[in-house]
Amino acid sequence: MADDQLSVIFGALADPTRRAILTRLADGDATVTELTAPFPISMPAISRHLKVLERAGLISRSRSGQHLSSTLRPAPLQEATEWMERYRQFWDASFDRLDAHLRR
Amino acid sequence: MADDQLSVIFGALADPTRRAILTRLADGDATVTELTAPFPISMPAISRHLKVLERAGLISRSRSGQHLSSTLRPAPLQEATEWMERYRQFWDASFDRLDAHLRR
DNA sequence: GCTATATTTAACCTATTCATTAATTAACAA
DNA sequence: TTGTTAATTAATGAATAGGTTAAATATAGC
Repeated sequence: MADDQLSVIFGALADPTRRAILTRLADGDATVTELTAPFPISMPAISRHLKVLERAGLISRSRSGQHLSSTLRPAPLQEATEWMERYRQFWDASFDRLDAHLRR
Repeated sequence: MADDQLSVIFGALADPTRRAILTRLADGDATVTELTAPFPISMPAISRHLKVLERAGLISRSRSGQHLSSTLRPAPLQEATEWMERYRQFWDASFDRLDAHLRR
């Protein structure tokens, strides 16, 4: 994957396990152990997913004692949405027709 | 990459060349040759990128004579945006504080 | 049919992704 | 210090991504 910010964000979102982790974190912070529990994959695998999410800026992490807690940081989602919003004008079919008309 | 719809869409968007292709297509349909021109990569490489975008439903293609034209199909962007919108409530810091308060 | 243009497919290469298990580090508690 | 729990890092492996060049296919025009 390319290493520009948008590519890193979209790349992080391109995995269903990582999206599920974000969904879980929307409900509140969680430790690595807690995040591993719902999935049929190992803790090291989750640990790597968390690192990908952290690199994308989608989570932050803080240690308290033995526990390493992850917190949702949704700002990059806004950035990604803003990129896509540029195409919102095309979402509406009637706009498409108007646009086609204007091009003529 | 996983093969569920959202993963395919986000995966398609995770490459800067593919995003640039979409941006170009927002300006109007284009052939493979036209889409290849701006990039320092080969036509077969672009052809593969187009296939990825097509699989994600982000473009459709139609042949007219020798030319194979690509058309922007932004509906999947809407789907992707809708997934992210669920987190919009967290985008606003003041909401975050309210939310934190409510959790107490 | 021949030739030129447009595009895809084949064959290949390298790097990255996503998983595993085993070993290591960190923090706590007795 | 010993043992337990939490998490990461190391080593490994299979599959996928993204690029290349060369060959094949499709359409158009003569």
